[in-house]
Amino acid sequence: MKVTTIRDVAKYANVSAATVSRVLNKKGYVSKEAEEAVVKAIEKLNFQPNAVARTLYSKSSRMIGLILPDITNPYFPELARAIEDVALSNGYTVVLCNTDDDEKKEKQYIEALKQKYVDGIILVTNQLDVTDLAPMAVPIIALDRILSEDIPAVVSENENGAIVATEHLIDCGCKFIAHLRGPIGLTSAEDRLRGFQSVVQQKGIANIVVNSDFNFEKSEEVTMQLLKKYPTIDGIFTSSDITAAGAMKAAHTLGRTIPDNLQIIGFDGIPLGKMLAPSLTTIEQPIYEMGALGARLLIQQFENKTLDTNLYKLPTKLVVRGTTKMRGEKA
Amino acid sequence: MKVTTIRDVAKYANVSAATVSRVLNKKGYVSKEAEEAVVKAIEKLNFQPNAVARTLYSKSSRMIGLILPDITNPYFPELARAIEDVALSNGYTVVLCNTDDDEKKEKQYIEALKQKYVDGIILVTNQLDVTDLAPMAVPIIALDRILSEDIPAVVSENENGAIVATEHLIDCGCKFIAHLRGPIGLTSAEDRLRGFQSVVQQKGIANIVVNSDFNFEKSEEVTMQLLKKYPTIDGIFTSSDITAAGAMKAAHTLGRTIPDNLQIIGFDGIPLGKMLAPSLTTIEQPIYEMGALGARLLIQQFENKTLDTNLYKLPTKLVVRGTTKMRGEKA
DNA sequence: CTGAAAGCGCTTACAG
DNA sequence: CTGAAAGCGCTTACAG
Repeated sequence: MKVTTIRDVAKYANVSAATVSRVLNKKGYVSKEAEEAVVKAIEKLNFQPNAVARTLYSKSSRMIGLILPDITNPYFPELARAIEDVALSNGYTVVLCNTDDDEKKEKQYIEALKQKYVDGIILVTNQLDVTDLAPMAVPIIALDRILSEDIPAVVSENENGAIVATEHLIDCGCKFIAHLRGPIGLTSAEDRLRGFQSVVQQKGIANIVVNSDFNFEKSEEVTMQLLKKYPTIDGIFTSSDITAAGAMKAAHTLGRTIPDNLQIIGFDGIPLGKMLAPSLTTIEQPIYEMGALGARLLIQQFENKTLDTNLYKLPTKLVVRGTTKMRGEKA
Repeated sequence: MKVTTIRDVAKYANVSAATVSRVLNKKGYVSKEAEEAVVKAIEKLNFQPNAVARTLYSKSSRMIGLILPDITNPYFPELARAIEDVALSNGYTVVLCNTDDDEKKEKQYIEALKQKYVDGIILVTNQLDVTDLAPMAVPIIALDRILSEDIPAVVSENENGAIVATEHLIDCGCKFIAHLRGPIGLTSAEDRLRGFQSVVQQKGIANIVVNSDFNFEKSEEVTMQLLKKYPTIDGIFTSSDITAAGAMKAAHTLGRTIPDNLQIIGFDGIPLGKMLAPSLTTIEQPIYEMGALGARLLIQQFENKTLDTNLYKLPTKLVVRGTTKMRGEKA
């Protein structure tokens, strides 16, 4: 289990460790001969520089911390994947941290990551006190949810997406629309609610708002109650695709046919939507792009490039599929 | 950005760095007075020991590498979550690595992880040459897919689960059963196929096997062809729940009602199954337990405990829901 | 019980 | 162009 070190290479190549280090980092002057000898020695001894030693000196671990509520929530895997792809192609590695939106876990992880000299953190949370982040010294990017004006954030056009969704239901003939809103206090959920309300109010459409917490079971139950109590509801805009799946399940149980008798539009654009029958009309967020952009912005900060702005709002897109009546750009 | 070090603490407490280190690690003798002084100093200076320096000396980073094909595949998030939970509660942190089953990426990651002194690796792959792993020095656990006899693996009872699935379809009255098999060469897919074949052959049931690669779109297409060509197929056993969703979609498009006209059973037990309408009858793997066990076994190896065996096979469970006709233990 | 010293494996001013 | 030295922040034999 003896690992070869830079000194072994130096000895083999008849130079000093400093010289080996210089060729390793392509930094500083090294003569052709020395370089060749070192390269040969590295190959011969199958030398791999020790990343930890480098980190100790450089204070950069080339690791990114990814802190999110729960990777099991189908919105996050794609985000994580995007981040990891960008990280990999830039020589970074990502540490996965699930918090269940528990502030204690969030803080614990941030401490642990700092101790490990992560170069930066990508954070999906809403309840973290910004004061804890300020003295962090390590760059942070907020994803999906805005934390504060000081922290760069990548989100999607939640309010506008909600407007488009609501107008789509109206265009499809809905007269009484329910909105299953997401968790209270979550900026993205609030924005979607605001978008919904602005349209129904402006157009004078009968409507009702209930909470479903982005949760399948809860959404199924809530929809059940809702449709029993207000049988004339003919359109539902849910704040997530998971929620939409719950609503569809309830409608199915109650024998309401979709989209003839009840139309539904979701929000997110996760793969689930395509797998439902009928497939789900939804407002698609550019999830992968959001993750990739977040990672790129973080890496830009490592390189001390200043960002253009602290708020990146990516456009959403209406994807019409089978749960609403109108034909759209996608099947 | 001046971080306080062990020497700052030592100076403040009027002791040596060695003494501080001893109280930090609760190791070696320290007088009551010294200990108190150090504890006070640590608090006062808000000292956090530098994990990287510790790692350099101890050669243990308290990190676990998790190498898997694609976190975007809904089977993996739950596995990853379980691993992270166990890691967290044992003071470990997990590095996420997506490989797309690309051998080059796998090797690249393994090298990178070694350089970072990860304590161990949890690996979901089938194509990796074991010879590359042998000289690793770091403990490995294979998950979901068996790699070799030398590497401890945690899998589920794939063959038995497939037997139960097939028998269930027969019990429900199916006379002509199709099996949408998973990728060729994947041990778990092969085992499921074997289980299917043993039952249909033994019971003399008409059957057909086609490949669907655990892929939704491919499954939908394949099922479409299949049902058109063999309209008398009345049962489908798919090798994954995603595949089942594809089959259901095709059936829906063709106007075949489930379960009256066509029965379907999946494999995996991912949350998707509950969201489909009708909800999917499936063979549930204990995904979370598999991940948790894998992580626990890995940590056991760090502590130099030898494992009881190199193959942990966890039981699967038939969960009867709405895509087959028989009433089961779950709704 | 405690401190000085050496070392984990690398990097980078500093002299030459 | 190159090497000796100091240092990144910790830990642990070794003396005392």
